[in-house]
Amino acid sequence: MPELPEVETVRTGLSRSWIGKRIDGVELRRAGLRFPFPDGLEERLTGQVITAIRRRAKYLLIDLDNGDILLSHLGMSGKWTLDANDCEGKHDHVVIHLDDGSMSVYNDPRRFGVLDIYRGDSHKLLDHLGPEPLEEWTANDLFQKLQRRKSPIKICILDQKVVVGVGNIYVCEALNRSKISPIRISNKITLKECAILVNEIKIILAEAIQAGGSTLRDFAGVDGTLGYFPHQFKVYDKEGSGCECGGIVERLIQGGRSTFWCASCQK
DNA sequence: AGATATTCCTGGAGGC
DNA sequence: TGCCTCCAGGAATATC
Repeated sequence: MPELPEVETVRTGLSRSWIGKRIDGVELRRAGLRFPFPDGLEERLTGQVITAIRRRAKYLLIDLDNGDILLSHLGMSGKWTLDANDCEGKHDHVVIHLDDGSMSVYNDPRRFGVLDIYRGDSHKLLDHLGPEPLEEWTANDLFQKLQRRKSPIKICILDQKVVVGVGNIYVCEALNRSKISPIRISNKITLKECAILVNEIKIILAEAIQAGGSTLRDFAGVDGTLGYFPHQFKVYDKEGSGCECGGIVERLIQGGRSTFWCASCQK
């Protein structure tokens, strides 16, 4: 379940391995993932040199020297394996051969991932996205957006139009650190509370990226796989265990997905 | 426009 | 041991 920090860690790992390399060949093992692969994807990639790798929300944007951009989203279970020894795994869907003789393999059991190629500054999946939490995002921006919203704050933070990259795990953790209840109605959240929440989200994402960066070498060294890495969480998946405040972590369902929180300290 | 339900998919866990 | 059911989750999509 990669969230923004994991995707950022993958970006770093892919950058080290891919930038400056030429794609010598591409194998597509099926017609698509979440969406069909675009026509001629192999031909459009073959022969191109990778010049940069950027991230927007949870999308990886891989710049090619002819101006095309390869877009990769890991969905729920996508992983890139660099310097792969084998590409015959059950869910090995895409193989990229680089000019140093190495293979990079995309494996994705649940196939919620996306692989697309485009050119220019507009893509259907990117155009409606909200602010990057670690860049231009401010308490004021969040507060303004929440004024029109009557759904619970937890649901709004997961909405990619409000802010991108914050998934189910980090929204639970950030709300706990902020002492804000996940069931609070969004337009009742004060500007001061927005400031606390924005700050905690920035901190927790930055911490996770740092943790990812520090474990990347070991992580990528074991099997060359770039996906996500283990964390210590305070509330996520901790139903029934103790919160730091002395309360008990509870679980509830919001919008069809689990929320973990402490009713004693989150108000 | 915003809120809500549905959809995609497989592996893993729990029940019997 | 094996089968069944349920659940996890990002985000597009449809519907109200």
